[in-house]
Amino acid sequence: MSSKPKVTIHDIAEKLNITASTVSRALNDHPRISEATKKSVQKLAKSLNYQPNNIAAALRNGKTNIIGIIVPTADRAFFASVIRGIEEIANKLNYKVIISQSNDNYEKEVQTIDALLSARVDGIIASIGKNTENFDHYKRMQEKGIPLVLFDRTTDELEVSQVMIDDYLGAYKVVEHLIQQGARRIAHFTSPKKVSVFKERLRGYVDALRDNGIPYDEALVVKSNLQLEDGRASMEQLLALAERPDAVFSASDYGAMGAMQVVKENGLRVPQDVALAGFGNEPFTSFSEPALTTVDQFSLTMGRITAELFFEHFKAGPEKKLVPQKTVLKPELVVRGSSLKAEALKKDTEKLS
Amino acid sequence: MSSKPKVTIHDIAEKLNITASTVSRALNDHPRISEATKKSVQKLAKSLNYQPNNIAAALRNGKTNIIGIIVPTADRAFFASVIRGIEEIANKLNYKVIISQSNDNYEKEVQTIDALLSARVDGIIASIGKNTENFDHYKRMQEKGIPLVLFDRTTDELEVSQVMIDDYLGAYKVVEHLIQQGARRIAHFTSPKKVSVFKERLRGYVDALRDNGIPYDEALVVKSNLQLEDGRASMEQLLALAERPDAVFSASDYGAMGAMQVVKENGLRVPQDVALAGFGNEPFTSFSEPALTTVDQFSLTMGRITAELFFEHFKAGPEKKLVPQKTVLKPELVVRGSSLKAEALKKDTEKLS
DNA sequence: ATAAAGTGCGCAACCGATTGCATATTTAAG
DNA sequence: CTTAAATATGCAATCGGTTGCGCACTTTAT
Repeated sequence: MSSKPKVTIHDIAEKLNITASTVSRALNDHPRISEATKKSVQKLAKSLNYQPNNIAAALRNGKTNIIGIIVPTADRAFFASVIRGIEEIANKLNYKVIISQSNDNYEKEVQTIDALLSARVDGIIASIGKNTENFDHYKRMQEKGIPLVLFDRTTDELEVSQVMIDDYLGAYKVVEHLIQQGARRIAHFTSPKKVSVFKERLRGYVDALRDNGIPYDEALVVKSNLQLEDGRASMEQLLALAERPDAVFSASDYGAMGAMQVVKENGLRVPQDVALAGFGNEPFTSFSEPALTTVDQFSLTMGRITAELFFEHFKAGPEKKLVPQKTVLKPELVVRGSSLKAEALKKDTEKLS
Repeated sequence: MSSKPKVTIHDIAEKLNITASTVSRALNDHPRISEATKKSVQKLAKSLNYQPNNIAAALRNGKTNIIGIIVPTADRAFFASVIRGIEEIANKLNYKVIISQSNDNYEKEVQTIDALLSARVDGIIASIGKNTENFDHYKRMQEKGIPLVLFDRTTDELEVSQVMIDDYLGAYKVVEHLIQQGARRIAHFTSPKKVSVFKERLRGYVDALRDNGIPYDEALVVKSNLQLEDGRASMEQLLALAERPDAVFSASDYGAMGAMQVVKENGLRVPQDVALAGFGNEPFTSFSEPALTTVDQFSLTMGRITAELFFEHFKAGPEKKLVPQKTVLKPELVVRGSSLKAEALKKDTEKLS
């Protein structure tokens, strides 16, 4: 019932007839404090239900043991999973994390950094918003000596360590796979934004076509926001072409799902008529019919690695300032029914005979 | 390059030949400070790139403007979405949120509360872990006067405000709907845990059957962890019965998806042979074939309401201590193909004729 | 013209833990 | 038995804002 007992080290000190300094040292296991004192302090602390005030310690030490995470949104499977990975590592090192969502809004991203800086976080791990093209707010915090590590949505305009997956390789593998499955007119859904991940996926698509002697057809590359509805619209656009594609590689799983709906609604078969592949390995991809071929980004691992990289820099201190380091994770092609054109066609033939 | 300029109000005061008190007041728009002084202070603050130190203010005020959120896991769609809702409201009121995951682990939940208390969060919003049956750690924080609000996974053992959805009603609606669709042997997947949400869903199932004159058959209630694999196993068990069910209501969407896979693998049709319904409206439920009928929990709304309730109590202060208040949200039945038995059967008949 | 009210700002304590330096008490060394 | 070294603890400043109280000066009312 009593609202606030608020036990401090001074209370403990008083009852034990010693000073707060001694209590502080006893609680921190300082070597110059006798075992007897330590024990009695710790015992009393427990019985008084003493709760250390990290705020006071933080003020004195200039260290809060909190790191800030900025993501476009925390409720997308990919980011949620990365956050989980970061939190796991941070917790092990006795750090807590503050999550902030930018909603892909530039102004909110700027405000968020300000808020985190005022909260005196020890560092920031961020994934840049889609609409961010000016990075001064990040530069400002770097000038203040706050460690920063970027993941997934990164930029080369900042001198900073980053963790990302090899989007180029992932895309290349997908397209190569589609070609092996017999696809020859392969469309691609991409984003108009200047986000590197999408540019890299597009590059992988283009190169895989070229390396396999398939001509690049601009009409087959459709730009959109890559959500479900966009995928539907893009697919409708493609089906209206004189020569419709026999496969689609969408830079997002959502886009691919939209395409799948439209393909089926038009009485076409996946993968026989149109093979499909997405990117991201969202949980729902394994539940569609057929299940969607996609690229796994190892989001949990990415979170862990990002956090480890962060703490590596962090411990090195702002002086020794490690050289920014770019970690590129290899993505994995997850082959499922939606792209297995060859096998599906073969099976169809067998059925007929 | 310079690591830490670290501008404080004292620096500003010095350059302006005034005191820190005045600077502080000027920055906080105190009425007793002249407009002229305010302007010059604000101007210099900006040009010096002054960053207020919330830690210092927090120490003095005993208020950090940070609230802690404890969830079993942040990477499940439901929780991620609730978090997003909470953060949205909190941000508007100039609060930040610290996220901690208990992983449904009792010890970690206890530690987490300790860590949040040491971080001096102004309050905690939590969803209790599956394995938590002792609530002393929550009681301890309540004794310290830290506001607490629970959502979804709640308990009546604590005198605390809570927000949840009407699981009973949701389940009742689902089962009623299945009956209307012609189902008569309706199975139910539930959890062996003593978590209220699952008990409530079971209760809704039982009552809906009773109210519609359908006998309750224990053999049709299968307990498991409700994940995809569990759903598969449970469905296999049901199909092995002499009299197999003609519908399944799973207390989780994952379980329902597993069931759908098994039903189809056995050459049976959804919903004609076995109608299916889940609970939660996970994103993937709209992508299966047929799409899964389920219950929407309005997770984003739940987050917002929980946060609003929290701040209501918070502002009332620890003295006036509002009466704990239980907010129950009405869930919504989301009817999709997997349960439309009547229509599917009718369509089949029409095709034959 | 003088008291009362209003305005603008400084002084100094405070929040709670940390830590360099000083002091007092033992213990070990010579 | 004296001195140096080790041990145990205290003192007081510090981190950076915040705020009650007080002082000086200006404006308004009587």
